[in-house]
Amino acid sequence: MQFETLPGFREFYPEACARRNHIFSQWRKVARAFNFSEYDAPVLEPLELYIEKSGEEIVGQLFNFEDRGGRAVAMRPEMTPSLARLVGAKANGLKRPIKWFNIGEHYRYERPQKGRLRAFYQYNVDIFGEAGPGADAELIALLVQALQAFGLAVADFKVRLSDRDLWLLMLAAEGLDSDASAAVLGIVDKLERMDREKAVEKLCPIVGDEADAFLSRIEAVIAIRDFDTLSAHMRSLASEGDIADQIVARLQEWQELLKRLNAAGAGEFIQIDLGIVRGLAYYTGFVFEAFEASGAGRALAGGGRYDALVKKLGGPEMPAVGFAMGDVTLADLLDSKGLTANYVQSPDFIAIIGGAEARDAAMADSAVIRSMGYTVEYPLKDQSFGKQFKEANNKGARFALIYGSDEIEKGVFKLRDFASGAEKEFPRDALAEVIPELIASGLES
RNA sequence: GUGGCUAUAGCUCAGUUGGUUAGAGCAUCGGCUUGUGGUGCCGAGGGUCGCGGGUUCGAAUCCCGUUAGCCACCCCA
Repeated sequence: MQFETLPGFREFYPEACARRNHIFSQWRKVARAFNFSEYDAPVLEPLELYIEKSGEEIVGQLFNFEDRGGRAVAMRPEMTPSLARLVGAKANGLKRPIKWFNIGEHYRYERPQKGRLRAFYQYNVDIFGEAGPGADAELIALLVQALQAFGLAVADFKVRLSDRDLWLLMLAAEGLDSDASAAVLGIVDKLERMDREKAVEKLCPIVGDEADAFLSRIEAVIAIRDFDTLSAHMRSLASEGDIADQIVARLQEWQELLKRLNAAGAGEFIQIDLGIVRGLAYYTGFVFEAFEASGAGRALAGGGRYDALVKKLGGPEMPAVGFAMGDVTLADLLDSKGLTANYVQSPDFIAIIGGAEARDAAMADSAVIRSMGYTVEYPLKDQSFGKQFKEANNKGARFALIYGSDEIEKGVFKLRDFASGAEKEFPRDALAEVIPELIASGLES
């Protein structure tokens, strides 16, 4: 019986695994650089947790089943609900702002395609307990740095920045109530992939005959790429009254956000783009998505404010902002940019063994070197010198430790530096002193 | 869930109008006397031609179905 991997699931042979771990280590390094703490949560959760957050429709996209205790459970499709529960449960005892991150596998029952599998890793980074734009700025700066850590630069990616608050104010100024506004945002989210005629058709029941002109105004807003234009546009919508005041206040938060992003060195990656609103309705303020610079492909990462979610899932009132980045799209991008390093792992030393007595010496010395934290390997069966050297080269070893009958007799080992070709004998007694020097500076020819 | 393309060795691919025992390169393993390097030379293993059915004297090749992969749509937390 031959078994195959389930559709959308991956196996990680050593090279792929090394590459995956490289991605993880960069993610972890950047999160730690911003002093975020790593947490983890169960892979299997009550189905209800996801229904509560996303609605009944979500079930069709989950790996869910009934466990032996009759509980309806699901493999986690995302981290946010679990995280909201963790934070909610301890909210009163946690020092704020709460800055946490996680790297974990997630599962979605969807048709696999480019940049999307059924099991994938996500980097989740969140800040809780800080309502001001400082938290948004910190998070976006972290996102930018996380992508830069892989060698991606301004020419490679951008972060499209938008704001649901500003949209709601704009739509309120148009005279729409909150339901109508939500419906319009749902359409804005799909505008990029929708025919103009179809969009007008969809807007008709909401804004009436005026739909075409209304859409034109929306398109004008989406085309805005700089803050001054955005600011002027927003101010022109309402000159006085409640909405005007809110617009002014919100624009100040925008200024603060942009100022901080510039100060953090992330400014050049930011592209104002109100076309981003992010589908599901729980986002409440600034929202953003990272894309390949040309805008092609799926989003590399996405996030934003979700000030109401912790409470919705049973916790206290808790402002929150976070983003998630997937490993699949990221790895695809790194491949296409030629930034996928060769992650083959090579040993520092390979022992070349000339006989039974030599093997004992080589193994004893290897034990010492290994305890110092360096990598040593030797052939597990006796082989000719020629073959052993060839092998050492294939494996990319930096040094050969040569143990032949001559060396054993003299109580030495011969060291060969493959880069320089230089060879030198060292007394075996001096092994522990010699090794760190060799690692540091090699052997001169 | 819908549609398009694809499927031959571990990988990349040949394989004639349907015709004998399905090939190559790379990779793997072994050898080229147990003292020196990614080359070189010799050799070996490895295939139910995705799977199932059909047409035919005969199918990797033609037809139908199915599964998987890729791509697009739907969706994208």
